[in-house]
Amino acid sequence: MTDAGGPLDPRELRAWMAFLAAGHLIDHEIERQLKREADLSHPEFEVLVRLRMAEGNRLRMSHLAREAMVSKSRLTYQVTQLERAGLVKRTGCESDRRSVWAELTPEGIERLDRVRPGHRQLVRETLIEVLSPEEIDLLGDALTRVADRLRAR
Amino acid sequence: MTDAGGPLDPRELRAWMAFLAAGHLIDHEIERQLKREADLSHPEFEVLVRLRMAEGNRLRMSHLAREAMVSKSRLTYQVTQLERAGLVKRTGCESDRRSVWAELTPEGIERLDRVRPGHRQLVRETLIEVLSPEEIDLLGDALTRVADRLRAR
DNA sequence: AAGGTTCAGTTCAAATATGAACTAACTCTA
DNA sequence: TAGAGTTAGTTCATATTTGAACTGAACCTT
Repeated sequence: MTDAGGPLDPRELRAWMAFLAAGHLIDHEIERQLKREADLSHPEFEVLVRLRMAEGNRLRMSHLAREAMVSKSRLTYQVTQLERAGLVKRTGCESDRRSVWAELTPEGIERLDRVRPGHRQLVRETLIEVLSPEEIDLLGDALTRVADRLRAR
Repeated sequence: MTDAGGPLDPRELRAWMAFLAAGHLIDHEIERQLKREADLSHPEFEVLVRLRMAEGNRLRMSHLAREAMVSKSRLTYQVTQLERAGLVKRTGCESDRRSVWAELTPEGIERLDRVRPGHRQLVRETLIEVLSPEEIDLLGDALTRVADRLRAR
């Protein structure tokens, strides 16, 4: 049994540091690309993507917050900004009057579709093309497990 | 040749989404643990760790910023906060009077040593223990390559 | 149907982050 | 050694994030 609070062994440490570093660095590149090509922040982009994936290009705020992994108040802010920019609109929900739909506008769809090729290209360059197909599969398996565990906590 | 701006194939997408999600979720847990046990934010903790790894528990601001992957102005802010909390102190550098040393105080060392076991434990629980040793090695290799590429850009 | 609880979303003030502009110090070259 | 260019770090104004408190609506339970 390893010492639970003791140092990680070198290989564990290497994996952990690489995970942290790769996360920061990729995020930084993405932030730049989105800003440059569509004047969007990464969180804003995530919101648009989740909405695009949803039925009718809309989701309730609370669902959207879970999907995009942001806090309620942060989402309120983001959606307000996106609404101001004309990319999203809010609609009251008739069946549950506490809820609010956030829905992509046509301009929102257009903006997203415009920036996505560049985004995908960047994800390819920074992550996908640096890995072998086997590594991609294994990384997908491993990190899906990690994420699922955390969501179930 | 795959369409550079087209959708990722399902396995690539899975890897990418898992990478994003795992990053967010782990970061969130870490943020909570550090806050709870030592009243530190993750960026603050990173700063302390980098200093602890350095010769004499000190680094120049610009070096520290690179190590911790934060902007200059962000680091200025973080170090000011840490200084206010008595965990770090600034010292002018005689050999280059533009430079500033950020150095861990004894209390900084103490605070870091106090929170690190819990931090390591959390890294183990959320990442290490969820992976097989082979996965850890492969993840380390793969993401080190990813990070190195980005640093070399 | 009253009372208690939970849930969806917003608001507010305080903390933190961003990026451009700035100061001061170093380096190099002619 | 003057002047141009570079580097280290800070400052400032603005933008974003955080978390706790709040409002209103739905859901129990009796």
